[in-house]
Amino acid sequence: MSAKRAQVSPWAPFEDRRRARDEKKYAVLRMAAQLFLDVGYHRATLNDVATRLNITKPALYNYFRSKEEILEECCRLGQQMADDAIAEIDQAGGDGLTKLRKLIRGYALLMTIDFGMCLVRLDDRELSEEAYARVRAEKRQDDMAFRKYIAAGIADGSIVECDPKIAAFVIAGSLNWIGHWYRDGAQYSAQEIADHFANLLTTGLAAKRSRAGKSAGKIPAKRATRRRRPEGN
Amino acid sequence: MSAKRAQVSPWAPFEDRRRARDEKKYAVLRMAAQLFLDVGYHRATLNDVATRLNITKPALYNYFRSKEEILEECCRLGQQMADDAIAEIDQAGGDGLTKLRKLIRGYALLMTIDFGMCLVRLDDRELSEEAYARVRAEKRQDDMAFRKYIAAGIADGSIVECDPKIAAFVIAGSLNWIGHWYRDGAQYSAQEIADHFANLLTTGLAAKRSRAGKSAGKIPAKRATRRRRPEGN
DNA sequence: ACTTTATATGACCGAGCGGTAATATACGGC
DNA sequence: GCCGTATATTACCGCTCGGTCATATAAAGT
Repeated sequence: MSAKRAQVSPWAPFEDRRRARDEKKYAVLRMAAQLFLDVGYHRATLNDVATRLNITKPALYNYFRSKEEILEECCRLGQQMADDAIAEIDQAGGDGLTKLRKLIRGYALLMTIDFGMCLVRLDDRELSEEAYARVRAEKRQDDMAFRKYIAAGIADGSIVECDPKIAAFVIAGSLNWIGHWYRDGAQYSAQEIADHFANLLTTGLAAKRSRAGKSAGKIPAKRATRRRRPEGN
Repeated sequence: MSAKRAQVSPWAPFEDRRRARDEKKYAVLRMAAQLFLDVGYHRATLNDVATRLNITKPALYNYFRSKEEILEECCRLGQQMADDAIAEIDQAGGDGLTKLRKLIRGYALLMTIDFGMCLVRLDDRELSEEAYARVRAEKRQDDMAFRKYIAAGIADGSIVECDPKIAAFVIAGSLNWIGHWYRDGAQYSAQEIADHFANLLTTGLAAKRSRAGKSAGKIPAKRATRRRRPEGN
């Protein structure tokens, strides 16, 4: 097997080494996140995490300084995905409702993966002062994105008059809760959930004068789709 | 001062004694719930709870057998209020939408008080096997109440066609999240929140028959997603 | 006055777990 | 072949915190 490794990257042992390290670090995070979610942060011991990775506890300290740092990294990874989604939506343009729908879909999908769930199911307050402040600030930015799109939608007429703050709480709340009940391989797929939520949460907010007008742009016209038979299920 | 106590209940020392005990027990629960929510279940020590009540830790064991039992009682009290609300709604009658609105308001209000917050912010899994099963069964009943009212509303025409299960997740989710952000004395009062949520969450579900025909989105559009992943990642 | 019962306390135990120290092993660079 | 570095292990420390024991005090019943 040493022959194989040499074959894979004989000219970049340095980079290879660093990449291997990053991969291991990531593997730790994946396993930790899974375990944190599975049994709770406190009940998930570093021994558990290490054992499931076929190593021992002290080995973890080659990659992280503390259990809390692992938690922070898990949150950071989830948060990064949320940030990316928001940045992409901002870049694409469109009216408020369109942006809001995209954000709902993206956020719903995030809530179906481990790192996303970490954001809503693990307790911030386990973090150090600084890490806590950082994570909370980022979460606040997510909330602000919802409010921003809603406010924009009200301004451009794609969303009915309402209090953006409350509306954002309603939407973000129902999305966050996905992280508490979603199970992989259960009745609904992540995509189905994202679609359903985007529909349910915006049909109450969308201005109903769309009929022939501008209507919602890009999103694969749900209004047009006539109930297709949901195969399986 | 001893004269005063004698004055309060000299003829019912027996009952008085028992009531005093219940009051103390309740005081412990209130303080514990507050502390659990404030700093988290694990960081809240029984010493903290006791000290804030001007007693010491072992004294708590006159009223509870364990920390976990205190947690369970907190959940039970919150759950009781939810059950009462549902029972009252069931008794009053009305169409599905009316019942749903009542439940939304009641549940929103529950999420603004400590015992209600305990239901959504404290981790079930700290409980013993039996207590866990009991609490989860009760929570499931709450969820079923949402589905039941939604299904009834669809049947009687007061709510648009949609998947009751998903709709219940949306509504219950956004309500549960109130317990995570509501702060006493902040911008919105509990009543205002309850009203706003009832409006926002039902205007998207209420049949818009007053307008021309049935407008609001037929929800599903379950676009059959390719590849539902049956196995874990 | 004496007993019983409820309630409270100080002192202590012991399990669990995050984190550390000393040490062994594999590997790339020279 | 030799050294430096990264990575891993075994053994162990120490603190926190839930829970218990023996005991004290006060009130109720007789």
